[in-house]
Amino acid sequence: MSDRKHLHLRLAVDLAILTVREELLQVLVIERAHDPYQGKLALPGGFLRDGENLSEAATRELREETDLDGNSLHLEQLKTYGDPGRDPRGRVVSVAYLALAPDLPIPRAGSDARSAHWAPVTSVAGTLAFDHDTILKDAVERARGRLEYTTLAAAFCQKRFTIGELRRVYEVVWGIPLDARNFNRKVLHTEGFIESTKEKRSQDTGRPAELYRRGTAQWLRPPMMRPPTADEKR
Amino acid sequence: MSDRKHLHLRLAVDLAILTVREELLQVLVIERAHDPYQGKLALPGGFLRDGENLSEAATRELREETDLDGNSLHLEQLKTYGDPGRDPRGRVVSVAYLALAPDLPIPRAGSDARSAHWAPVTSVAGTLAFDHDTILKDAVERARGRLEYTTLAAAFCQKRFTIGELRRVYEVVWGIPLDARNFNRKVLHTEGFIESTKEKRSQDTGRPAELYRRGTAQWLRPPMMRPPTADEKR
DNA sequence: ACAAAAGTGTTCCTTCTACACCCATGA
DNA sequence: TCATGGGTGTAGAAGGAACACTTTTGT
Repeated sequence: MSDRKHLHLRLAVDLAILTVREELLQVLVIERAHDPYQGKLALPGGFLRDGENLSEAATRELREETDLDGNSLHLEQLKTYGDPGRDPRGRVVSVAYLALAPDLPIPRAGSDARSAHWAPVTSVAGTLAFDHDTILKDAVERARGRLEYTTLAAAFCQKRFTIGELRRVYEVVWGIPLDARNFNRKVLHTEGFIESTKEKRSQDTGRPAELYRRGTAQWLRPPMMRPPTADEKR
Repeated sequence: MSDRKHLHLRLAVDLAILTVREELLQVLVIERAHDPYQGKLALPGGFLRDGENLSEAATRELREETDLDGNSLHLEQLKTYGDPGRDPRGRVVSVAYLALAPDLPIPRAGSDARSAHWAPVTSVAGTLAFDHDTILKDAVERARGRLEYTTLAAAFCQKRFTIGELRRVYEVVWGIPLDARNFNRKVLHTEGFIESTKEKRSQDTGRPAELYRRGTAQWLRPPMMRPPTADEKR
């Protein structure tokens, strides 16, 4: 029944897994064990299997590359990349997914023995295999936008987190400092963004901070304002 | 070189072409000439061809179904749909594109003799072939969001348009009335949204309105505020 | 003259911005 | 006691929401 006159191809699912780690926006990369691009860094991914839908494939790849189940992080479809020639092995179209993860215990190497590790986005940008530089650029852009309009910044945090940690997420992802007082007010006055637990957490130094958990709100209305990117008037 | 152990499939590109027409949000649908779903309405689309990238395929389909070149409207990738079983002919993954078009001269029938026509979104929702109801729902949601944060409302208008026409785009896509005075102020004070031509346009009745063209700005900052969708507090 | 759509101003309120000090803890 | 990060209030500015009347044309 399959119509032979149309192009047949393979479908890959690639993951841009972002986290905030050591005050930097980092991405999970693997070192490619085989050609093409042997030894180069790339985003984790793999081919779609029979009977699997796209988000199942993304979740499976995620599990294979990290110790995480898809429940403990945010996973959304990013964009699909299908230029002919993007994969030297033949016609491969890739559906990219964006994951926002808390600062994980170091991911184990993937089951296929490729070594997976975190790398700062700025240090791998421009060096990835295939068209993964483009995917990563789009992923970072999407993540930046998500912080403006949604409550997804909390997806970068552990189950319990302080407002300072949440603010650091914004500062690291946007690459700009924010006013702590204004940020606190905004976050606390946005119904459903974060919920107070009664706990506090002490650190090496400084006053212990109150711990919060994610609220139920999905959207930030009005959005979290991001200062103009230096191409703004007035 | 093609690795046979991985799933091979066909890739479709489907188009959700939206316009504002007769005070309604309408979508271009075709009546399917062949099985599966013969006689049912569906979004226009087709299979990816050899050597073609995704946006080329989308532009080609657009040209085949309407008289438009891709230049005179906005075309963006929407989302990719790949559930197994979404197409009874076999494994087909579809990359959906969203187009925002001005009120076009009635589109010609597609070259493959399927009749293409505009239909109000509300009247076809829930009746389309394949998973096109889902695609259309996502397309409308994306379009609604685009109006909030970008200047793309003008993509629904002709080259020259009045502020009233632009406001009607918002009202029709969002399904709510807007205050004309506040809308005028917002639009005129947002640098680069619209540019004044010195022309005016008379209609059957009423005072002639000044004509504008699209400006160069891509983003609306701050965004155009959309009243809460009735699941808001306070 | 009248019907129809365009255009215009002000007040109030909310939210953003900028800014400086005290608090609670560990070393 | 000091170093460190947490937490708080206020005044000014900008933008959003609500609201009614005058202007310009065709008939």
